[in-house]
Amino acid sequence: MVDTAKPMRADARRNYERLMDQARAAFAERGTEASLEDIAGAAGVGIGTLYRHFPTRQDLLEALLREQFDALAATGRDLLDDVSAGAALVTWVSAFVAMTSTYRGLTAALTATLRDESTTLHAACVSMRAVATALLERAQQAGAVRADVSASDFLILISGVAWAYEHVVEESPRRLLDLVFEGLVER
Amino acid sequence: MVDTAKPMRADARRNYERLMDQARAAFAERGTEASLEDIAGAAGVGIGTLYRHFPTRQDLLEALLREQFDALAATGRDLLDDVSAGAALVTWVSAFVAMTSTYRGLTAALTATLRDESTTLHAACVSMRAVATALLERAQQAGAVRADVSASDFLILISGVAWAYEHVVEESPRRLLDLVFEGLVER
DNA sequence: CAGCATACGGAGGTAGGCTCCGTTTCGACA
DNA sequence: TGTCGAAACGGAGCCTACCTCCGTATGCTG
Repeated sequence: MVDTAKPMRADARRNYERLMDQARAAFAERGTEASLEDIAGAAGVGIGTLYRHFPTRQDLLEALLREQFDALAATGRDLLDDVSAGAALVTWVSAFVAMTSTYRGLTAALTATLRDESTTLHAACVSMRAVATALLERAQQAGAVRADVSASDFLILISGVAWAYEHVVEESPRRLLDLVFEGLVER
Repeated sequence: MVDTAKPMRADARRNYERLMDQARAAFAERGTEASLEDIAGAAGVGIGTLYRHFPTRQDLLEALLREQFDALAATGRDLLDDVSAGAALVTWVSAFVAMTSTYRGLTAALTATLRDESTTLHAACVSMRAVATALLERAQQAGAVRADVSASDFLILISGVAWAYEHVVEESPRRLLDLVFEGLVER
């Protein structure tokens, strides 16, 4: 993470931004497993420079997605005030699924970090889990979601949906999310 | 695939079986990305021998899982005669999720082959898709599943659930599947 | 402008994937 | 039972990507 307390040297700042730009493009095109050596090369820096700025692939992903993570958490907090607790939950899940489809492989990368507290992505995941849990409980209290659904099961389900959505042709996740919330059985 | 029309040489047969045994163990322990060189080494053969028997990782996976794929397709065909079309679908989906959790990473590997007709796993996936579609349509005709659910959406959803289930602690997928079929919203 | 701390970068080592071709083995036939 | 040819073997070699380390370069402060 950029230490805002101490300004970066100009060359370090320039290389950092170049790496971010090229990483964004590479992950968009080839997914989260894009070659770090290719990214460094495209940015015109050495692999050692990439590793100094981003010690792991996940650090790079977290740096790219911090704004989106923060936005998602803020969206979630705002939605806690929504009068319709059920609609609020659906809105947040839609935003979550949209976010995880930013790059192919992102859902798996996020899921992998849930068990590893040392990663920078872990903190982001924990934060999102907290927001999701609060929204779920609120929807349950409002009677919009079944009371017997645990936060764990809920997060597993939407992770699965998010993963599946990465693999479909570009289209709205609306139908998929409708299936998730309304279920498959005829009412 | 083993050419049953022409019997294998004894040494080829022996090495084939050894590779299958070691691959099964390696994939069970480390998932579908286990090192092929490790598998060949554990089998006591050269890497070239592994590649001659199984030109790709997916060929090896398909060889290991053919029996389970065939069993799943047979189960699906049998279930087409089940009086309860809804229960039949649930039973088949349970079996599918159990099968895809044979090895970590299997759901992603299967999903990846859907777009590549040249792979041996593709044929297996197409076959399963056909069975699943038949079971779904039957359940829809019986009024057990919503008529507006396409086979595509259905398969995407259960793939997502299968992927998510790979990442949870060993337990029955029953609660997760209940959520999928009954939905999250309170009835 | 000098000096020191910071940043750089790529060689080198590792691991795993994959091919190719010299060597070995199996099995059919005489 | 021995020979011979086709089938099978196997590992060196090349490639890619990861990652570290240390000699070199640069920025910025005094």
